[in-house]
Amino acid sequence: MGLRERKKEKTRLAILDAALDLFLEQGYESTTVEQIAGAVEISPRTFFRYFTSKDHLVLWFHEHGEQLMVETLRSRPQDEPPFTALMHAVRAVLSDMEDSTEDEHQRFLKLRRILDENPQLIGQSVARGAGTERRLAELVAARRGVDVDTDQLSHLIVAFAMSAMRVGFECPRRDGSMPEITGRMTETIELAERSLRPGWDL
Amino acid sequence: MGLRERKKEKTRLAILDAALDLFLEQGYESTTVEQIAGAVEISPRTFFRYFTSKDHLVLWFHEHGEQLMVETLRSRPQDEPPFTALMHAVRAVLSDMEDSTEDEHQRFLKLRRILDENPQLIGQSVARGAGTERRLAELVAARRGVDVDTDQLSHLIVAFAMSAMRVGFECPRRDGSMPEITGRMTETIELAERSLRPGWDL
DNA sequence: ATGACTTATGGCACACTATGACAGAAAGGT
DNA sequence: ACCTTTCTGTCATAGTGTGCCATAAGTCAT
Repeated sequence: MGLRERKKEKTRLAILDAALDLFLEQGYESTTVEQIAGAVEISPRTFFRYFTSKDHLVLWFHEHGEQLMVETLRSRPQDEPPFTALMHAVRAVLSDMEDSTEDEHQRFLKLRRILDENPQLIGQSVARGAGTERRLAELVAARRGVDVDTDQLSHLIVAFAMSAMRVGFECPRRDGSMPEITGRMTETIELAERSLRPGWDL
Repeated sequence: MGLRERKKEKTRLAILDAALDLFLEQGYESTTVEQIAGAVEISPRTFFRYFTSKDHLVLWFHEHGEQLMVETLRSRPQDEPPFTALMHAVRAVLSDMEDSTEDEHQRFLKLRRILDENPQLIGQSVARGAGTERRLAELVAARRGVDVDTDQLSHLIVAFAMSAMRVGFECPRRDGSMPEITGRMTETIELAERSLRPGWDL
């Protein structure tokens, strides 16, 4: 990796960390892009070259997770029931979180506190992820051999899976360390699986 | 109702209709508040007194529906299982739609086409409705006699119910008349009810 | 009707997010 | 050193959204 790319990544993380801290200090809404840019000594214009919007700062995580879910779903055996496959995809996101560095964990914990204080941001992630959900529904419909445009169950399967993931993510109990949180998210996933009638997603 | 209030309601609907038509003609993003205000001959400043934001134009419907859900959930017998009560609340929203005027139906159909072309707006409604979902979760937790801050199932029940409603709302098959659509939404609700294990929400 | 009171409106200034265009700085390869 | 590619800052601009104040319109007395 060249100096250029290393510097870029460093700047990206500097922006992210400065922003997360400012959001925690003075709130998401009352923090301006100008302040964030000032804190890392770049111009506001440059900020928008690293993050397409202010939202993007807190949504990069969901974006990454959703992408990972699509990839995992694609790689699961085609004869696996769709909801089961989706739950594996959710678990893949969890594993990815557990395997990341300590710095990433800290960012994640900060992020959770910010999302906790700004619930509308969680919805924003749904807004951003509309395309991803559509793609997941297409993959599920393909597995079930139905047309994604007319089959409601395919959409419902994806919607339930994403609900489980979101509830797990918000998971009550805002404080706590990383293993506590992932453990709790696993519980939520299992709870969702237990709640559904066996074979409902065939 | 005085002249003042009647005039206000008339202006409100004029703005709404002009906006929906402009959105359909030239897209949501490329329509500006200035254009909408111009079409109904009011100042942009006045527009923001009728609708708090541009989003609000397409989200007023969800807002109304969610408020109705909260009210309905409150009025259902306390010993009814929470998910059943929530499904009654969803049906209440459907009935409310069916009972509204022909003009309202037309607005709803236009709105659906706009949301269909701008999926991110559906997510926006989730963002806006974050507070409502929280309130619903509190009501469900109260029914179940648990603490909303620590009980995951209460959140999952609400999330599943809202998922069912959203899937029904987007319901594949974008064309179609009002009774076709509400019929299809009813199907979705029943599908969701069948998918869950009896007694899962106790 | 006239006047007093309340509320709606328009115009103005302003803050913030976001994007396009262009020039100059930094990094890479030769 | 040279040239190319990429990144950065500055400037200009569009669009959303809000506070403030003067004015216009609706409301309600007498």
